[in-house]
Amino acid sequence: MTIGIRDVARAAGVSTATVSRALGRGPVSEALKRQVEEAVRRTGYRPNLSARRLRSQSTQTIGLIVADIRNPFFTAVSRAVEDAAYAAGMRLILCNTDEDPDREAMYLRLMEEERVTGVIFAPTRITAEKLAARDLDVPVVFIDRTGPPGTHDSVVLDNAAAASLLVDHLIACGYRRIGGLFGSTSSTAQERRAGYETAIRRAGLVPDMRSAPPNAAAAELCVGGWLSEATPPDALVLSNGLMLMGAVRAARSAGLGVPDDLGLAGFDNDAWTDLVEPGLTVIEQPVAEIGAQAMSLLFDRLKAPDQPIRKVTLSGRLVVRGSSQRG
Amino acid sequence: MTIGIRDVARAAGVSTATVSRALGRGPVSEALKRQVEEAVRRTGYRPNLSARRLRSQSTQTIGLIVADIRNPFFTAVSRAVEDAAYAAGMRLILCNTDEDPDREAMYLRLMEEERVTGVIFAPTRITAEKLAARDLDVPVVFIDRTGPPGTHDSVVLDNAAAASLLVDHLIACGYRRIGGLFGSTSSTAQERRAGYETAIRRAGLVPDMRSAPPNAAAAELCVGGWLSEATPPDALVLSNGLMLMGAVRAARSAGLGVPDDLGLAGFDNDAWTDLVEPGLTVIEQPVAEIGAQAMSLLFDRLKAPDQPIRKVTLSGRLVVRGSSQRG
DNA sequence: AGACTTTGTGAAAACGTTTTCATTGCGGCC
DNA sequence: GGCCGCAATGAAAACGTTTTCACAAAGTCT
Repeated sequence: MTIGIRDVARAAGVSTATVSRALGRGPVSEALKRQVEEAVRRTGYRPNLSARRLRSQSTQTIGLIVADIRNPFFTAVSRAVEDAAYAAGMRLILCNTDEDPDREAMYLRLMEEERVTGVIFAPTRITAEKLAARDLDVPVVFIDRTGPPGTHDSVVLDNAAAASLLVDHLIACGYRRIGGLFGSTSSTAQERRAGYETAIRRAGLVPDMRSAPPNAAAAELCVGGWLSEATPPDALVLSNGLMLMGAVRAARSAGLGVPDDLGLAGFDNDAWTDLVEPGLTVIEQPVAEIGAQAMSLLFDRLKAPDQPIRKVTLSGRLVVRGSSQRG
Repeated sequence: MTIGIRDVARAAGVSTATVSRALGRGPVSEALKRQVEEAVRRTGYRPNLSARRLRSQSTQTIGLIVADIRNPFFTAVSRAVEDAAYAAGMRLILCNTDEDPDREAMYLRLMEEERVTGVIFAPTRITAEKLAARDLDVPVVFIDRTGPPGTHDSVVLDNAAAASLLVDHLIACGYRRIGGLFGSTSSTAQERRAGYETAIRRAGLVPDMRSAPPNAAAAELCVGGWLSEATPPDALVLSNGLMLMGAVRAARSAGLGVPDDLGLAGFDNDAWTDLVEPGLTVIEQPVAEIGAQAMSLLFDRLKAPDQPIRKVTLSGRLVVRGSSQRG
């Protein structure tokens, strides 16, 4: 038998309405407020959030749906979002889709059923497009990825520019047969691929692009095969930190020396990338800023639902390390 | 104006009771069940989870409170717990305390207010002891860490044995001045320290133990100072994967070669540990098993609340790599 | 001084479900 | 044929809050 607000009211000698007002905001005299607080302490009362949310029609909760919780990029962004959420007095529900459209659909439905105030979401291409057609009854901000232009607020990296930066850098370092391996599930991977391609063509080189699921195992497999072909690349650009790890593994297995036999560069300045020998040249993403901006976009959208769609683009920073510095 | 169960009922020409029964379990004729499902589809009805939970007094939700979401050990365990939860038709709330007792208290209160079915929790020592005295009105299973014996179900590694294993290994490899750096916040770190100490003394060596917050930055700082003292250790045991990373950084900064100038060994077979040169000797934890066992303990506790307290101890596996193999 | 606003409070309605309770129809059993 | 039990259904109560509404007391303005 759990204790409810009526028990507190009885203990304090007031009505339930007064208790509710004393705990939330509402006009209550100082004296009664103290009585109520004392009664809460004595009874060990814990408000029932389900009841509160039902009656107030406000959940004070936002959903964060990320594509891969094992990817340090997403955990870093999550922490930033969490901080911003709690600073605003909101709860956070964190969900992990593993890049699986079915799980995405499931979690989106869950968000609707939870009646969350808003959702921050890193969708696969498939789901981003689906959402462009029929949209949810909850505001959604895309993060790290976008859908068709003008359908959802979003905060993303300038992926094409960043990828071009990497390619230009590799070219400047003397590499010529530069391959690119990109994730198969996200708009972001596509943009990075596009940036790669324009930079390669601009230099008069020939692009060599492949796709794989954006995780270490798949990337390792793909790169392993690639490197054993007749005319293997002399450098590779990888679409994210996990794939970069896979590529390092594949190069080791193949007995290729980095950077001399194979140059490497990629995305995400993960903690391990400067510990391997040689250090990895990467694009560092402003993860904290991404999370904070996403929350900010979401709040603005809640305040002004009919405001035009906004897209915030942040720039990556090139961190040059040994993996691209051919002796 | 959101659509509720009464709209569905009207659309299907039945009562709300029948809709509820058709959606959940309850005796409903096949014909009506189909009518209801059709009406749900037409109206785009989404049940309101707050209302459902309030009325049914059952949240079908478990809380998972981890100490550091950036620690790959915890993300791996989280995934295992998540899988088990969803297999059992339960929702998961994931919280991150950053080893901060205040945040632990806040999240525990939240769990009570959410009326979660159960909690899986990696507590700091402080909170574990506090919980031993006054316990919550929700079943709690400790994970990775324990409190005073007999107060909570728990699933942990055999930390003392694992730490001894590491020390014995380092001794066998010829190291003699073996230091140990352990986390300052958890029972697990204490147990590892104890295992370290007994193994060191058993070998007739002198223990040299220190503590630091269990993260990479703190460990790097501590080890950095340590290595620059008059008689530095010739090998180090680190209490978890993050601290191991800090130690690697410190060794590099100090210009010490691993394993010749400094042997290294630690806990957690994180993805990067075999990519650095030399590879790191570690204890691999059965992360998936830990998560699965925790859910299992929790379910058993829910079924039989008065059953005696259980503690499941799992063994780690020693993975020998170059960092402990002195030439 | 009277007419209004403001402030503090309690009773009761409301939030959207599930569950209880009563009712109906129906098949089987004596 | 009457009675019992069971299955399917609807009306209404219940879950634990917040919010509305009503009202009294106390200012505040003309």
